[in-house]
This record gives sequence, C-alpha cells and structure tokens, in this order.
Amino acid sequence: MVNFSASEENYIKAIYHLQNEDGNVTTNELAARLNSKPASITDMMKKLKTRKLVHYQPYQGFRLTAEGKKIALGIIRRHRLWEFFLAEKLKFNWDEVHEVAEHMEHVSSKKLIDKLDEFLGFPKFDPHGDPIPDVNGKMEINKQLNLSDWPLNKQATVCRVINQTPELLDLLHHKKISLGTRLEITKKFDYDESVEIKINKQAPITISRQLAKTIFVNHGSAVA
Amino acid sequence: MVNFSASEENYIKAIYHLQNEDGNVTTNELAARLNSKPASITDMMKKLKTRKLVHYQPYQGFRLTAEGKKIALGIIRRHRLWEFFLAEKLKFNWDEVHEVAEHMEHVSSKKLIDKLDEFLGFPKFDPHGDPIPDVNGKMEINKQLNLSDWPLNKQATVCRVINQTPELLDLLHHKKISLGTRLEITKKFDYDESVEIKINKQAPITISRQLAKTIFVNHGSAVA
DNA sequence: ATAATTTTTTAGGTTTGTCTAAATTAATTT
DNA sequence: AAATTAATTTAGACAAACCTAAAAAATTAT
Repeated sequence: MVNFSASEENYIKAIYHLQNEDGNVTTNELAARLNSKPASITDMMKKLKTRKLVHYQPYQGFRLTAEGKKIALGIIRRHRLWEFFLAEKLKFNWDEVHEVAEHMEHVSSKKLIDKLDEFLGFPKFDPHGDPIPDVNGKMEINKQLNLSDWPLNKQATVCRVINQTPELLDLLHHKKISLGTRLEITKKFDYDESVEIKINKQAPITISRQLAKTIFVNHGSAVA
Repeated sequence: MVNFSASEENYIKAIYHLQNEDGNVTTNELAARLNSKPASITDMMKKLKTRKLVHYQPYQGFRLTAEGKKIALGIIRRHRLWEFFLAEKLKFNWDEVHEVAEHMEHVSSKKLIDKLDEFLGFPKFDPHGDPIPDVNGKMEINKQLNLSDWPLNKQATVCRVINQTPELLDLLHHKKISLGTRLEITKKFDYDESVEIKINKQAPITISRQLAKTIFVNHGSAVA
C-alpha cells in the first residue's frame, strides 16, 4: 500500500469525477477544475503515469487505470464518510461539510476510516445524497430522478441538491425544503415548466423550473 | 488568523514540549526530537522568527513568543481532542491513537474543533492522561490520587510510591510497576478492596488493598 | 490544403522544506 | 590561555509542486 501526497490525491479525484462526464479527460478541463494551469497538469500527468495511475500519451488526454480508480474510490470514501460525520455527529449544516472534508480526506489511515464507517453505521449516502463507497469500493445505486422528471401525485423524498450557493440555500430554506423532505407534485405547468408541490399536508406551493432542476428525489422514506 | 504549514506546526509543537522540560531549546535537541538535521532547524527558526513565533538569536537557542505559545496550544488541543475521539468513539487502543492524531491535528478548521469538543462533552484529558486545552488554551491541572480512589477503566500514570521498604520494592518490581508505569483499573473487588489492573496490553493482575494504598497516580506524562 | 486558432507540452524559474559538507562560534580541556 | 571538541550556522544542492512564456502539435476554418 503506497501513500500519495495530498496534491496527487486531488488530481486523481478530479480525474475520476471528470471521467464520469466525458470519457477521456483533457488538460484544460482538469486545469479548470483544479484552478491551476495547464502546464501543471502536464507535469503531474507524467508523474501519475510513472506511478501507473493514469493512461496518458502526449496530446491524447488521460483516464485512470484500474489501480487509479481504486485509489480514487478510496479518497471519495474518506471524503464522504467525513461529510456524513460532520453533518450527522457534529451538526454541521450540509452545505458546510464539503470544505472541511476536503482536508480530512487526506488522512489516509485505513483503520481510521474503517472504524469511522462502523461508528457511523455504514452509511450509504453522504449529506449531499452522493453514494459512499464501501470498504471494497462498491457503491449503492441511488435511483434518483430530477424533480422535473418525477411523476405526478407520487410521494418523493428529496435526496440531493446540486449547485449549492448561498442564494439557493436561502430559497430552499424559505420554501422549507431540505434533504429528507417528503413531497409530491400536484401539477406541472407546461408554459414555464414550473411545478406545484405539496409538502406533507401543507398548502401547495409553486417552484420555478430553475429550482426544480437543482432538486433530486427518490421514493425512499428515510433520510439517505 | 493566519494558517501554518504542517511542517511549521510540527516545529512549534516540538518547541513547546521541549520548553516545558528546559527553559531554552537548542538546535540539536529539536533536531533529535523531529528526526531531522540541525541545518534544517536553523532554516526553520529563521522563518519562525520573521513570523514572530519564536525568540531567536544565532547560537543562543530559542523559545516561543506569546503568540507562538498560543499557536502551540491550539495544535495540542486539536491533537488531544482527536486522540480522545479515536479512543472513546472509534474504540482505538490508547497506544494507537497518537500516530493517527499526528495527521488529524493539522486540519485547522476552528469550527470543526470546537464542535468536536462539544460532541465529545468537553473532555479534560486525553487517553494518555494529558490535559486538553480548552477553547481559550486553558488546561486543568493534573492532581494525583491514591490508586484506590482512581476511577475504573481510565488510564493512569504511577507518579509516587510511599513507605518504600525493600519488601515493597521487591513486590513492585515483581509486578513490574514503577514510576511512570501506565496502567488502568479493570475491576475493584469490594470484599477485600483489592483491585485488578492492566499494565499496557499485558494480562490483568491483581493488587492487594495494602499495595494499592501505597501507589499514587495521576492523569499522565507528556506524550503528545 | 493551407492558414489561423486552440490546445498541449517544453523550458526554465520560484517557493518550501529538506539535506550534506564546510565554516564559524561556543564550550571544554589541558 | 591555547588547543581541542562540540554545537551551530552558512553555502549550495535537491525534490515537489507550482508558475510564465515560448514552442510544438492538433484542430478548425477559409
């Protein structure tokens, strides 16, 4: 079991996330994601190639090797377990956990993480609704749907909110929507794609297309 | 609030600990403590001097400024809170916590540490018996107790043995108990007031009331 | 197909934190 | 007090991780 620097880990994690969107990752994409410069990316890719963590030929983009993916899943496991810990045990707001977890994820003791997992009760999803890899890197699939795509008159549970900004959180707070909120769509308006929803037994409220697009739901009943 | 590198923090912490033994700390002492070379120490002392964290004149040794001490206490607070967490919540053995905490201590979010402190119930001592600085850097003074009065399952350090006779010393030697020995009481027998103790990870042994009365213990020796 | 543009890499430089070896200062012995 | 020894600092080098600016390759537009 080799250890990697915090810097190497950040590159590996970023490649993993970008790969899930595209197939191959490019130098500029990665530079943008990491707020660094293309030249730095090339430097690190050479290094990760010698470590056999990425496939890389000059000018051809790159993707993780099997080993690289395994490492990435380990980092993501640490990150999301700490996020869960911060929200569940230390009562952080779910929008504050990411930044702190960004630092905690680099403490790489396997025993620490496996014991933390056990202490937390082997949670399957972090406070953002993202799945937490288990000790073997396996994640549960969360058959979540965007609120816009959810059928009418069917109970749903909010399990994920993307693009978190203070403005969005303020709006959600005002509408009394948070992770775990149970709701159902009572009407969809084709004109502006806004939707009318009912939370529990309260009076229906209307949600804009833009807001609905940030909210993901599933049919679960408990908090993820 | 400025942030310091993990490396700077390790130097600051090491100076703090050495200061409590001597007054002024020397280059070689610090090099030995940090497993590094004297030249590296000199380099860093120059840097910490410009940061106003140490008093330092070439060839004269060094000691922390008031600001440096404040920083040191913050690092020690983080270290010991994580040690407590690891032992108490994650069920690490008390001799495994130090190494992991050595990495966790460098995650410097104040909010994280204050919330962790609260979550843990504002503990006063870490699993080694060392006092944990509170949010203002204040630590509880560690007073000694007779072994008979020490609570169950709490690490103690032997700090005093009274009525020393050859017979007593022979018995202590045979039981492998001496000043500085770390032990914990695993059971107290009301019938004859004997106590069962565990020294490090050895099998438990039993100590008579008479012997227990000669032994004084406290929360421990500086390890962090 | 060639020119223009964009993307990526190379070359060389900076900072941090470490080191070795040599020089300097302080402390100890004789 | 001079000589020896020990401690400390300086000088110069190195690796990691970043950068800027220039060169090279790939892409696209004409």
